[in-house]
Amino acid sequence: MSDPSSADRPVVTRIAPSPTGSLHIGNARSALFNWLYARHTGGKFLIRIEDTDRARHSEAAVQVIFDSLSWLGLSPDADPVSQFARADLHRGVVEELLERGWAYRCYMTTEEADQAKAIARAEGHALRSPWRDRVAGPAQGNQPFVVRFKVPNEGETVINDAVRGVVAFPNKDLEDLVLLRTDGTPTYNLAVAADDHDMGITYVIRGEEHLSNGARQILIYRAMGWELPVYAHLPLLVGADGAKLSKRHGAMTVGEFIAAGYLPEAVRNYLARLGWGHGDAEIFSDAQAIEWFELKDVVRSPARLDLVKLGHINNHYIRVADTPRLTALTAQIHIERGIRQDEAQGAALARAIPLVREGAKTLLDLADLTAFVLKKRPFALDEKTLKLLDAETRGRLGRLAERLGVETDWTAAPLGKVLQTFAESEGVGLGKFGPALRGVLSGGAPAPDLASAFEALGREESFGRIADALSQVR
RNA sequence: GGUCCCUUCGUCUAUCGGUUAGGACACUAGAUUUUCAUUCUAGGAAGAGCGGUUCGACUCCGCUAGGGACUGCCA
Repeated sequence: MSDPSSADRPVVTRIAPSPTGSLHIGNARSALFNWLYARHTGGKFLIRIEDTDRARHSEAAVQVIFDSLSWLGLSPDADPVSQFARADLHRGVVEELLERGWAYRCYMTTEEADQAKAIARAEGHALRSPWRDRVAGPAQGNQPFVVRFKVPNEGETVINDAVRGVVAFPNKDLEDLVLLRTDGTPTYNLAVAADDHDMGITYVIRGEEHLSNGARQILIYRAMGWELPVYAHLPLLVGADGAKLSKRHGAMTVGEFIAAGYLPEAVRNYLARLGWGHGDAEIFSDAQAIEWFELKDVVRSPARLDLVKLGHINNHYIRVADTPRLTALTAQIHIERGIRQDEAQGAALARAIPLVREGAKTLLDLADLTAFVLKKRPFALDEKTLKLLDAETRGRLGRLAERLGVETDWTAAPLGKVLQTFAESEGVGLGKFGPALRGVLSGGAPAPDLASAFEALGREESFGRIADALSQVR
């Protein structure tokens, strides 16, 4: 019960994703919590790639993980390590376990093991290989074997979890786990325990699906006489329907969140609120999150991903983001959509963004809302606008253009006033010619209020579009 | 099947034995309005069930129900 604990050592946390092709959003949340806790305590945050499964390994997948973490702004305090590269260390630990009598060679075939499992299950306990108390004889020769951990039959293994409190697992229900495969490669639980210890990890903060692995890993720690880290198992992230996150829930990887047009700071803020909270705080800075983040405030129940709320938070960060940054990001999306911009259009885009950002929940929205400034003159008017451009309205637009011609301050506020006074002088409401003017300026694409549309387009382009329309319809 | 975890508005959460159970997103209604949007105002919306403990339970305990994870020579 009185295991040495690393709670009083300097904090070292880690994120240990396996390179399966992308960084899952659940892993991203785990990474964020580890990062927040390390920053909060002035400790270190490390990255370890769990690539012991060579069959599934790919360099590209590893790179995706680095890119994703980098995009999220979760930079590690040391170079990432590869678990595969540390196989010698793992094997050394197994040697020692073997010597200490905590592990044994098991010569059961897969079929035999399956049978033994079924029997053990029927008897009400987990697998115990007959080889745990047998020594290989001549009959075994160079028969293949795995090395298994000798789990005690009695007692229980207790995790004192920083989030869940005391959780006890009966040892009889923990199987004699494989440490080394027949090909001599280390398995997950062994590698994790050995690496966490070797890397000096003091806080293991990860998803709840690893809670029972915690018991298995503690068994190894104890057998080796190592100081235990503090465990903190985070509530699972589930889809909108409460089921485990999967493809059908939509954007599930960091890459997909990027493509969907979310800002990293918004994703950080949103993810922080999934399974953790600080009073009523909803929108907060990284500095605040770091200052506030305590493991005791981590929630215990699973959290559902709510993209609608993420959209709201993203909208907030779009509102406060620097215009040049948003402009560059939005320009890139337009380019991806096949719309290149010349210098004048780039300037128009930069002018448009502050005027439309309030309605944008994602960068994709921002691209949609600014598409009108990128239209190349002359463009064909949509039918609705054509219909609105009757003789009376055309005359009015002509007079409006004249009126605007003397306006020197080409920004939304004064332009709005001109529009108002012009409507009054014409003795009509803005509703009389507003929709037509909107169509003329936007070409049917979404656009902000007319004064803002004028400002975004710029003086020359605005007059050009009106002139185009008036010459197009006669 | 076994082990373990979880259960407050639709969702994320606050509450840490005494509150009209708070906030945010979403939703509804109204106002504003040159589209969409924005903005403003108002509103509805929750302690899974049953037993305890207690002067008093969302809060502590137990049981039931429901959901989930694990139970690999995957991680």
